[in-house]
Amino acid sequence: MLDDRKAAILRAVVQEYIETAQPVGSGHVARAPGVDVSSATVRNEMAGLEAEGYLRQPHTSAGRVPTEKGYRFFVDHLQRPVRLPGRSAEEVRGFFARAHVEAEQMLAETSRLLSDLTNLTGVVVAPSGPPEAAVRSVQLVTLGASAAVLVVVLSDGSVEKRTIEVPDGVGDERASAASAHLTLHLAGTRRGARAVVPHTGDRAVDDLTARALDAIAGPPPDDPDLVYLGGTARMAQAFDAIETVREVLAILEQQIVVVTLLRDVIDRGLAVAIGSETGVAPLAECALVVAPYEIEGERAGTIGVLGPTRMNYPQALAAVAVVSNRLSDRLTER
Amino acid sequence: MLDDRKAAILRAVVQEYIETAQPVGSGHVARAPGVDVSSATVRNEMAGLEAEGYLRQPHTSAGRVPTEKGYRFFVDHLQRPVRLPGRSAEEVRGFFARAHVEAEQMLAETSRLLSDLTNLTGVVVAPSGPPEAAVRSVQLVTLGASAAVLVVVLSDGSVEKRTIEVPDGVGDERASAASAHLTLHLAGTRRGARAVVPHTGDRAVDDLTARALDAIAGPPPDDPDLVYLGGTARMAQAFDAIETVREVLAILEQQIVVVTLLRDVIDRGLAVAIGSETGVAPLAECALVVAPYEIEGERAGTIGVLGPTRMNYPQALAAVAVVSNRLSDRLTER
DNA sequence: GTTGGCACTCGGTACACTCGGCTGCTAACT
DNA sequence: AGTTAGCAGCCGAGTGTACCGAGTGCCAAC
Repeated sequence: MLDDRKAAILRAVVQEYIETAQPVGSGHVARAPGVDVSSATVRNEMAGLEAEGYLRQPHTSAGRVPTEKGYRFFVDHLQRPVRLPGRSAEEVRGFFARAHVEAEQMLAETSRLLSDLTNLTGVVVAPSGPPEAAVRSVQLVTLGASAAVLVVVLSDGSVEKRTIEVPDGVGDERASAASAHLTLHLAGTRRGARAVVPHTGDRAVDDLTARALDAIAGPPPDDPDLVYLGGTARMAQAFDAIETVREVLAILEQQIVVVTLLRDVIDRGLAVAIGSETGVAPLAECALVVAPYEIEGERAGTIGVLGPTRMNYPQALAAVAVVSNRLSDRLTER
Repeated sequence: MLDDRKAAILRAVVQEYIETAQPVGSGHVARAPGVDVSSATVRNEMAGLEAEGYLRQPHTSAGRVPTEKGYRFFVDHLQRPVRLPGRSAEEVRGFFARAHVEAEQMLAETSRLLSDLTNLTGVVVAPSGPPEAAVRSVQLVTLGASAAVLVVVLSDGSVEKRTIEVPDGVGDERASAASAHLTLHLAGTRRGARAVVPHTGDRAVDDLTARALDAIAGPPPDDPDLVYLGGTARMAQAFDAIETVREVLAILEQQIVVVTLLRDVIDRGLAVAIGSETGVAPLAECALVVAPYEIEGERAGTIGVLGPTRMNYPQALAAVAVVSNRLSDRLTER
């Protein structure tokens, strides 16, 4: 643990570094509010902080820069929660007051909102459909000779679609019969559960329902709408090494990695993952701030922002928290 | 028009510049195959090409670099169509041989395929739903008290969803009645056309159908799945000016701009749009290679690749052409 | 019309040098 | 004992100079 003075010095270093992106020297720290000692004393203390792993020097005779451990301590102990500046709060309010056509679209726009608020990349992971919602309706529509579309409407308003093959010459009547039968027996059951559907008299219809059930139960064809990114372009400003930018963007293109990353961080009970804490090597110079959001009190999905480790943590935390709350409200009220 | 020798020189400059990304001097050009004159002659000719606007010098006493006009001439007259290298052809074949769960997902993966083939950013614009496909089925499912989901299945297997408000207390029976009524009268009509649906006896049902029709006719809530990008990270390597990368990425985040851009280029009958020809200022240093694809002989959507103006045009054209053909086949056969 | 030769231009690199910011240490001070 | 001022030293960034090499334009000769 750090004594008060060391803590104050560490805070000053982190804050200044976040602002200027330049290694910060003892002179600046001594001048910072809350640090009322001379630069010489600061130098002594900084040497200690470096020995303990909170700071490091890019090269001899340069200022100090926070390490991951330094940022971590800052986030955990040195930063006081901050309110979103008025303008931003206004923007959030305005955003959620506006009407949004569809939930999916709202999530996509939310990622852009997060990005605008923080000047970082915004991430929204959609509610994990599977076990949550109950089936509201099932419909089978034939297409051409041997294909059909299976449409499942869930109680949360989402719609799942699956294309399946059907025996040649299944008529509209049989498809409707199967639809009605499926809806009757699946309505109210959870999307994940494998329900038992009794046979009808008609073998062709039973065949159809069986195929439909397989399709529903099958692995959800990893939904392309699972994660929404906003402001990825801002990554290009966050780092001056073009190679870093490329690596980070490459990671962001892999939806599965992003989803797993966010879930993982949330599951570990973290609100902030710094550098290697993300568990993704190319994100060594990035930090992630996340928060879950809820629908009717149940955890639904996750939002977050991704940026360089020297991001403005208080601001990012505030933005993510506010948006998560408003989003939860918005998704619950309907 | 350019005489043969000038053309050969221009070709050599473009080809070398595409390879090396360095201004190319008379010496290199003289050594290029197809140019059998001395470097002095090349110098004279290059001065001419510069005067005519095909080349320019980044600064006095540097080599020459192609201008937009130079690339344009190269694309139009100097490049012979090229086959995709065996490995790539194999990759394309393998890709389309594999099973794909849903059309949307295949399109998303196709954009990645394009990116892999060319080392550029791949773009796929989904079939423009509106006027093309015929309605196959309409279903209205109530959700809670006053909301309902309208699900329209089209003959091409795509599913559109719209959330609408309905009067309180509309029961499942009325919703089903409206669904059946709508399906009956809309089936076979084109998605865009405003059909006339006769009244039923039931006022509540008529009210529902009217609302549903409004929702269908209304502006399609710009579908988030309209455009798929693959390999945007490669943009970060294409340019060394980080600011250019940022601008281009920012453009790519605006789906509408991308869609409009591709449609526009296709509509102008172009296969390649170079720099300002794109009509988008931040893409001044980019070029776009596009091709339409078809479903059952009808133009459906567009694919393309975006990269720096000094991209490998023959390769990009070949890749886009092959993928467009295979994709058309794949989407038609079903 | 083409070519070799030549003078010239200019970006890039290497090097020396300065400047400024920062450190660590020590000695003096409270 | 803890704090501070002062100082010597370090080192990156920036600047000026010299030089090299790639490339050009022009001219005279072929």
